[in-house]
Amino acid sequence: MDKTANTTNADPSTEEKIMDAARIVFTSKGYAATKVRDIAAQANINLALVNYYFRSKEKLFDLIMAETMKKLFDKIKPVIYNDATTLNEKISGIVDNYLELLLENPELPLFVVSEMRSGSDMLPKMTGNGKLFLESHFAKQLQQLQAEGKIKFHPINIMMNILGLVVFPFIGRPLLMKTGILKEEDFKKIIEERKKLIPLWIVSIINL
Amino acid sequence: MDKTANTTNADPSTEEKIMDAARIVFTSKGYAATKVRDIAAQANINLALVNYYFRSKEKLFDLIMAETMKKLFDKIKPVIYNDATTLNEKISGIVDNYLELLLENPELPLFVVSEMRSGSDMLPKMTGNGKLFLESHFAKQLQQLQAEGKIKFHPINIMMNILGLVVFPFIGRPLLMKTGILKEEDFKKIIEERKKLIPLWIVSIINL
DNA sequence: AATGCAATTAAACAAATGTTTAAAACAAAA
DNA sequence: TTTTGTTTTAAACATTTGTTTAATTGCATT
Repeated sequence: MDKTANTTNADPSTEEKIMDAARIVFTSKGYAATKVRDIAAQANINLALVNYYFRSKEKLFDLIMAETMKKLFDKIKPVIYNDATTLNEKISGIVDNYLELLLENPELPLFVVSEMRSGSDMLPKMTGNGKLFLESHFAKQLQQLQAEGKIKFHPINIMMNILGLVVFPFIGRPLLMKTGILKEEDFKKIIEERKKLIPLWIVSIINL
Repeated sequence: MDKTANTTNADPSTEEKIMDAARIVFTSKGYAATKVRDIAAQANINLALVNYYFRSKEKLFDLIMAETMKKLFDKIKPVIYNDATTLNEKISGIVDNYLELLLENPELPLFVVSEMRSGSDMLPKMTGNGKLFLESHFAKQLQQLQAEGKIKFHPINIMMNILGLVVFPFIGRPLLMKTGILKEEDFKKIIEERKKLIPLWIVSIINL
């Protein structure tokens, strides 16, 4: 078992082909709706190779999920842990970073949140990430905001609002699309618009 | 086939038992992860009865989905079509009505949005609902807001923000829960708090 | 009580789906 | 070239899962 070195190569190894395919299929359809044969087809490889390289559908899924969560947390970690920036700067940073990431991977929010539903126990990794957030400089700044009486509500609301405003368009996109409320061409434009607006809105909410 | 009369009865008919069970299982796990046997078990009836009464898993699912969409649209239709209320009154109405509904059915948003993903073609019914929204008095008021230059961005943003702020806590709940960022006991309290706050926030965003 | 129709059941069936096997193809080393 | 170990393949396998069947039960009407 050599797991041939993962240099950025012209043609990817079979293992990589499978990972790439799994990433696409799992994130777009979810675990239950994904068939191992879908992954094999997407990767253009023989069905048996999936189990040969990854043992089981579930093990492969766990890899993709872990990778995804890491991608999401790594993206804001530097922002929320930076104790040299103001709260407003952090908010802009979070919004910018996430909208950028989500424009490239629009399926991520729905994927994570759907799979979280049926108690797919990655609790250990998850609570770790939770602690990571709660101990951040950003979390402290939010608490201080409340301690100083500058906001009259639970600081978790700020976090909910940032996430809601950033993430909802991507979660609701299929719905807004199919109802005809939002047109394909407009989507990217609207998101770019929101990149500047959301930080303004959040600040305005804080200073209400 | 008698479909015995649906009076609000002491013990529900088998058909109702199946519908109730299907509603619970489908909305909590999604179509792909739901097994017909799960529904039978939840309803405490024989497996074959599901097909006896509803022909197929898919037909049963379509009923639940249609019912759910109707529930969601019926809830705001009277609000957004009322041409005797101000925009602010409508915003409060939408927020109040939805948060109330979602407190009773927290799984609805994630359910609808997940199933919308893999192009589960209920396009006809959907585009109907879309038109229903676009022709509403509420939509007109939003457009007017832009026409008068009172907002400098696409009015769809207002709709996205309302939905995002209202719906996201329910979509993100599993995530916020498992990370330990949000505690079970706090959830309802926070939502109640948001019932007053969100309308204020939206107005403040409009008047920015 | 007897008849007929609807409701229910246990079992079987067929298709789908995750996993394994055994042989073939391939590549590197001797 | 032969040998050895790895990768790939087609096929089979076992389980899950949606659906159907055929028999039984229950109930209302005669």
